[in-house]
Amino acid sequence: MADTAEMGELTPRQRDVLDTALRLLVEEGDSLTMAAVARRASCSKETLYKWFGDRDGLLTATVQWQASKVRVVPVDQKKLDLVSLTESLEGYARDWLKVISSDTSVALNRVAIGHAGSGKDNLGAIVLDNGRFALAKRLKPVLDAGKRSGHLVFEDAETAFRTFFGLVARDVQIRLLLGDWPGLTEAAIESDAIRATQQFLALYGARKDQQVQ
Amino acid sequence: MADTAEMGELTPRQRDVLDTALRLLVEEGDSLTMAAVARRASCSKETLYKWFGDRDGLLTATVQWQASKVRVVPVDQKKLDLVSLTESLEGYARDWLKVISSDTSVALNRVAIGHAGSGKDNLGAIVLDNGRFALAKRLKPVLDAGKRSGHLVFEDAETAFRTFFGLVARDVQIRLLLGDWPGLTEAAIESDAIRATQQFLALYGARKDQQVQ
DNA sequence: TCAGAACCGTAACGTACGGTACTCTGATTT
DNA sequence: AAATCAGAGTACCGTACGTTACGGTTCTGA
Repeated sequence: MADTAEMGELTPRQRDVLDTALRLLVEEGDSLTMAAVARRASCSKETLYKWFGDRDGLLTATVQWQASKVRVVPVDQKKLDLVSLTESLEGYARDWLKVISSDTSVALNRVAIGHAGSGKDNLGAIVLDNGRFALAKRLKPVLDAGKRSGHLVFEDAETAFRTFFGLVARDVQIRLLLGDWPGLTEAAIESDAIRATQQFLALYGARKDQQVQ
Repeated sequence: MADTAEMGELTPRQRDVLDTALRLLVEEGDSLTMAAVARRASCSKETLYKWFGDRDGLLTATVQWQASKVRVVPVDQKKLDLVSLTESLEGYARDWLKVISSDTSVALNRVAIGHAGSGKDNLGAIVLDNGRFALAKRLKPVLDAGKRSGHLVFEDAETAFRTFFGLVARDVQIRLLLGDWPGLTEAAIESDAIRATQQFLALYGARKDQQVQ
């Protein structure tokens, strides 16, 4: 459809346009118009259509563009003691809370959810892949390492991950999506990350007598 | 605005119309048109506008109508031993999973989330009040009773509730909203409810030596 | 029986927006 | 210098849909 739909190659100018589209998406949600994007990005509508095919194409490109920015380097550690495992889990919890409480994430999830009903595009899949599933992918190695080193005890890493996910996110995301709350403070995120990690370790951590060293 | 906006009095005919609007909302999401509702409900558009003011009024009335149907009687129990507490928690978990995985809930949440961006109406607040907050209201007495009887240990009932919420829902709702999954099977709901309850008791249950009896 | 209200069906209006075509300008290439 | 091209700006088209208006029909109550 669009030039840039299949190949992820974007010119700097196109990236600029997508950035303003993203900003507009955060401000106005799914009700943004092609004209508004063109005006704000100082480009013509025709260019938008040439580059992105149609409205859905622009939306998809915008979501993918944001997704490509979020990608984080997974830091896998050499020595895994209980302290570093705890810190690692807290780090992931912190990051995740920061992501889901950001304006951008809320706006993108709203748009993707709105589109999920009428299966025209797959924004939902894109958001999911770069959110919840990306997190699982990054976290699983840590969980596995924790299991190998004897600090964690579980059968299925997927189940363990989903428990961690639930303990971290709780009702935060759905409340934000539904318009509750102004947002999470730094302090709240910090204490939530610690609490979630402690609870996770209470559920999946090796008991004292099983623990390595 | 609309006759029925402030007073919750609905004629049977109006209830019928809202039921078909609800069905249509599940099928088509937010893209339903007034004409489609009128056609399907065998009523005139003029009647829709007279009854509900405008499109938002109809949507709001529909969401409230569904909400009024969901209201469940809170079963507070006389004697609270660990078994009945466990059963009660499992029951709430089961109910909640059943609700959030239902077509109706998914559709309503999608619409409400879509509207949450442009603060025109307060669908989000309505959905939240009759979903997450209603659950909390029903569950808190159980938690408090558990605390009084010494089977549960926690400082803040709200925090305990949110943990329970997270353990039950995990990533289910967001995945469903984003179009992942066909849905939860009965069996999955059952085992999830049991798992969540066990995990919650592991975190907040009194340890053996503190336990009453 | 009859007046009036309620309501159905449908036509019509206004608008907003997706999408297209065309012109003009400035830069790059040949 | 001429030719080509990308893209800004703008005008325009078609359509979908919210909203309104109106004529005809059924219901209700005196």
